[in-house]
Amino acid sequence: MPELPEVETVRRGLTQLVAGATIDHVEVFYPKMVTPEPEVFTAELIGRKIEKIDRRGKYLLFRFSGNLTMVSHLRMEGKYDVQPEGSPVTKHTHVIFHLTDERELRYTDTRKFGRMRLLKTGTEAEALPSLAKMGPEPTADTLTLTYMQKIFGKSHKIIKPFLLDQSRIAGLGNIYADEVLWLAKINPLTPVDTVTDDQLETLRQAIIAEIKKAIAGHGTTVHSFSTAFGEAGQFQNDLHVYGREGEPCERCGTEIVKIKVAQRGTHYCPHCQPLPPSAEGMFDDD
DNA sequence: AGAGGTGTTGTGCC
DNA sequence: TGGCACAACACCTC
Repeated sequence: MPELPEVETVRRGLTQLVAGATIDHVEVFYPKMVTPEPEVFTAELIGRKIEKIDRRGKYLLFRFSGNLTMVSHLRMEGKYDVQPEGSPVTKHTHVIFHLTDERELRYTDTRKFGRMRLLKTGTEAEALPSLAKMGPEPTADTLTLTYMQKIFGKSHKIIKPFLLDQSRIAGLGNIYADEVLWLAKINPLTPVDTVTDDQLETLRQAIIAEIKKAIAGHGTTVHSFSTAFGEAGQFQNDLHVYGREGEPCERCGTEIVKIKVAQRGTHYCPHCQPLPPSAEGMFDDD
């Protein structure tokens, strides 16, 4: 579930808690979670200092001394937290980084989807295909209108899955994709090459503002997200359509509907977000 | 109480 | 190649 704002919230929390700390040793309880294999993974980390923690899209990049980076993706339900050494663990704790100061950095993930990968900083890590191909971060400086026009101009894809494609824009997931489409009054089934320049600039500003606001609110807690301090985010209180099917649209009062678009639950207002005339009749949604 | 929904990335297929 | 379906997995709801 963690999208960019949640991952950034985790990054900031972990920076406060463990930047500067040194690894004493590491335990891996679920071998598939780490690359290379646990014997090598754990041996590599002994004695390394966590120099800083970066983020790219939804990936966390732990920078260790000796030019080593751990690329970590939380996928659906991955969590990091920091506890005193020896405090009780749950059955979903899969990796424990024992620090030299009698604390433990723990990775917990009920669905075991998350992955962490140890790579050389600056060469291997940045060359990881998912990182190398990632689109610009959704900030005003990096997500320019010119770039948006370029990627939207020639694709016949529909906009919802387009926004979820990390190689086009980094960091949007299912929740924020629905939210920004509602903010920009664009139907999720709209072919991207039919989006007008005005709509595109509205959408761009919605993406930038929404991500910024969600980071300020420490992310959205649906299901199970929590910050590195174990606290819930606040942004779920600011959602306009996600999880609100059957409720009135805040702008016009029409019932929010939920449909499936490219296998994903998709929430929108049929009145505020009409299909453009050019796309009518192309879809038989049910 | 078993089936289906949940979301993200990587894969495998055509 | 690019676009799409699905696997990876566990938990919750109906």
